[in-house]
Amino acid sequence: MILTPAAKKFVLHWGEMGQAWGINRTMAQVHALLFVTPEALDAEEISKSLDVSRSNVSTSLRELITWGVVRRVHIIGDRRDRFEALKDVMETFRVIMAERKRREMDPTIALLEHCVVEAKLGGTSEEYTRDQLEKMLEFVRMVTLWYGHIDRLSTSALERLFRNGSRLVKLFGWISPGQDRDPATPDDVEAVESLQPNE
Amino acid sequence: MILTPAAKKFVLHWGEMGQAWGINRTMAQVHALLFVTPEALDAEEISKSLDVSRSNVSTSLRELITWGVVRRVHIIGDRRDRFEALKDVMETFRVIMAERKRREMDPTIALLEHCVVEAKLGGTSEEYTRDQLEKMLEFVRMVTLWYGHIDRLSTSALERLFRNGSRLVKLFGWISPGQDRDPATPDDVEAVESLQPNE
DNA sequence: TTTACATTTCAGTAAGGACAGAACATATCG
DNA sequence: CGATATGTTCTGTCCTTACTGAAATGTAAA
Repeated sequence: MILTPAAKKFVLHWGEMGQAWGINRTMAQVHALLFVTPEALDAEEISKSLDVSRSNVSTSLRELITWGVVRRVHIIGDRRDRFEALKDVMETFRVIMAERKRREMDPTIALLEHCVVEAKLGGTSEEYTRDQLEKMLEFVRMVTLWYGHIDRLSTSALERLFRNGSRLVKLFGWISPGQDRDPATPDDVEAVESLQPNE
Repeated sequence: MILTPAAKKFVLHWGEMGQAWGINRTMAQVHALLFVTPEALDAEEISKSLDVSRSNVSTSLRELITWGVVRRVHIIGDRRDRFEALKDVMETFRVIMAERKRREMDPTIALLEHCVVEAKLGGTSEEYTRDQLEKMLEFVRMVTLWYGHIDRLSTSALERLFRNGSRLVKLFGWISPGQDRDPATPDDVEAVESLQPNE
């Protein structure tokens, strides 16, 4: 079980990336390894490939399975558990988004709601703070709501959305709401009609 | 300089959130504090409020300024530097996105390009790995390109985009490209015409 | 220029998290 | 029932990073 140079570089980089996003390095490396490997690997192989302890691999795998980006697979006639990553990038992305929403956005909304209520008790002295907290709350709610809609889209629909950034600009990019430009000019309709898979 | 309970809770939570996103706790706390405080604060006040050392505050402020979410302000007749955060949430969000793109997406694209080239040298044995890396690269490129478009939008336009998630579903949510549903049915046009600030 | 105040940098320390190895648990087969 | 293989959990250690306090640097008034 020796990694090719390309795989090795990717695994290392993914580990760094993980850290920048608050994810344990080994965990990110295990994920990267499984992502680029055609067959499901057992813990021993992962341990050897990344040169980390079995226990560390075990913990990382548990976490990755909890996140939903890795799953356990069994091969008949082999007692060992094997593991494989979600192989579809967009799907992986979605799963991670869903999990982060659940873990971070939802509790943040709850906390902000609490803080806003509490800040109201303070009267005028806390007015500014309350306003800011309310704005933040509104923003997080807005993003969460948006996410809720986007999450309903199929992978292919999501891809269309991503590939049509320029159309989004046309659709939403008039200067000031209702003042500068009509939202439904022929241009916009054309933009919708010409939705294409490429930029 | 004593924090209200609401501000305190927010600051602490923001610190935790920061960690989950790979941001130093103190740094996130300083940002949270400045965000909910009406006036610009000097380093001493921040240090006292958060109960961390002056030097730690200094470092955190430097970082926050580098990120572009905090700026130095001067008050005539006072030698002390004071600091205030961007007060607009959406603007703050944009600045952070831009910085993360620069720091993480761009280098990731560069690395993936390199890896793909290298994996091609491996011939058929690395075929699968190369495919996966290519898919990942394509995804990151797609998101980056999309971001590039979205970033051109004004704050108000961005807000419209976020508040119209359901329209996006209508616009992009047909099942399979070109097969299941025409992209520009009357429904879609209506969806564009009725863009509204609220869900 | 000196003094007082502010800020930054730096070196050592402390805290937290990652990690290895051992112990434990479970399961399969002789 | 051992014996062997596999998987998990736990404990202590190590490493990284955050952090402090002190020293150095900078700056503005006296």
